[in-house]
Amino acid sequence: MNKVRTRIAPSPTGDPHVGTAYIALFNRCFAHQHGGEFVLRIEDTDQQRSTDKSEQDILSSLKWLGLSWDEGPGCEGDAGPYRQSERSEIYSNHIQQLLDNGSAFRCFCTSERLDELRKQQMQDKAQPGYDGHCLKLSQQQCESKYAAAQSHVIRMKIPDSGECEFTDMLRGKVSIAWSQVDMQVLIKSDGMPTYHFANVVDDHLMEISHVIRGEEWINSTPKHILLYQYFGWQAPEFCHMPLLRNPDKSKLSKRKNPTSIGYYEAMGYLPEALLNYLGMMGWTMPSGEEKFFLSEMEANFDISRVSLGGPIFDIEKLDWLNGKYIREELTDAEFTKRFAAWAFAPEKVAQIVPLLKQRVERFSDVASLGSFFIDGSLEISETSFAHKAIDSSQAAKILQFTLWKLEALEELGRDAVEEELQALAAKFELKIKDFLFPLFVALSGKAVSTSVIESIVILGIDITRARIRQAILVLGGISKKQAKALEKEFRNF
RNA sequence: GUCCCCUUCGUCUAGUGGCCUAGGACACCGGGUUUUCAUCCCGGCAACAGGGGUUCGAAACCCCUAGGGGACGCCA
Repeated sequence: MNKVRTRIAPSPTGDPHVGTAYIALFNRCFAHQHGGEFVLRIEDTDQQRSTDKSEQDILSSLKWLGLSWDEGPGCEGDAGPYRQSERSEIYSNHIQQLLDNGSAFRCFCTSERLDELRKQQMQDKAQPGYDGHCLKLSQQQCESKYAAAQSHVIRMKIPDSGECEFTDMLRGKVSIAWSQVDMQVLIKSDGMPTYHFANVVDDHLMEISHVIRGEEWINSTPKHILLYQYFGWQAPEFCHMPLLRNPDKSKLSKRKNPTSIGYYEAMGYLPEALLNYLGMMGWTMPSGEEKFFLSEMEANFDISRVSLGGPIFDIEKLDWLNGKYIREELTDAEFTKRFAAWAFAPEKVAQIVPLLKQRVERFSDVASLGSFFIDGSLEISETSFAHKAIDSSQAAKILQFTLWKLEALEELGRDAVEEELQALAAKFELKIKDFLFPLFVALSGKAVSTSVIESIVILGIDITRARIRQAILVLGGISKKQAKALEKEFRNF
């Protein structure tokens, strides 16, 4: 029996997501329970969206949670490099094999043609997918286009009949007809591999024995299995975990819930409590005990105890559990130390002090002026937003537009934030002073406070988002219909 | 629209054919402890989606229906 090796393969294209931590947790537990290894690989093949900052944030969030990896960036093993952008040569060698043995082909279709095709298929209520146009190209045609350096992708061939049957560790046999599977692009026109290709090649080369991933991958598993066959490799075991959900049961998303691990850190949750909470999403200790540490989960782990209904991420229960950890696990001395490290992190204090210093007359003024920097949620009501020039719906709109602008920013820098806010105020045809008013209330709970721009930067996007959301809710919320209209207006702003 | 997956209290779940008048936890409601509040303790509320089978026996196995979710990108 080969060694058990599992992996988590995050894509550094955004905030570190609790779903990533969730899947990482189960992979780590499974590997360690079997005396195996847990690998971390960065899937940064999307050159447009991948950023170094996101990668750093993801790595540090996983570390914060205690989800360290046995092999990966910063912990090199024999199977590196662990960043897909550094493995280009490997992919080009491997795609050549598929081209040579006829299981992949070059496709010169333009994206315009493909869009048109998809539109037509949708209209005909057919399964959308590539129609095999370039498969009909003669070898000569293909070569001349290639020689002319015409932009193209490489796709995999798919059997035209029958079905793919595979065994999921939790669900048993799953079968999907090949007619449902698209001729997946393997290499993009920029030369980078797609997820599907890089993932299979890397999992094989890194000797991953069990692929434990989210349920959203079930439908593409046939493509992956077929790729293993094309290469003549043995496929790993597959296990699809249920997806974490919003309270409305849709897939957990930041539009509806705080999903960033950074948010939970900024809100003062204990990493061990958050991790414990994730461990009880779809899983229970054989003993039924609800409070357990990572080491206990690993020692008692049994993948067959995973239940398949998608669990709703319920902050109330997390709050209870976190409180339990604080009460039962922290001595007064530890509490002091950890609270101080959280609230008075030197880099944070260094940013806050200059703002407070110029406004206080006594140290005793500091707490009331600066408390919003460490508060969780603020006590505000609709009357907090009463203003001579701005009514509730206008305030909600200002808040929503500001949030969208801030979210689009790659980095929340002081100057960038100021620029965005100034521009928005001008578009609203409001004096900056009036425009900023709802933001002051939403972020600090008061109409008068330290610079809102600096405050946004210090609070960070996660807390800023949560407060703006809460404020909009307090102001009566935005209905789905309104949101649609606002989004349209925002785009044309 | 097509395909795939899923379905036990409001929520997280236990349950692998008899131990189930379905257990625990969160939330909620009551009571006790506490100078208040919280903690803590005690109690209460509350679910097998529906319909057919299989079986001596079904929450568990099979089928159908319904509901929910996901996938259908040169994103992962």
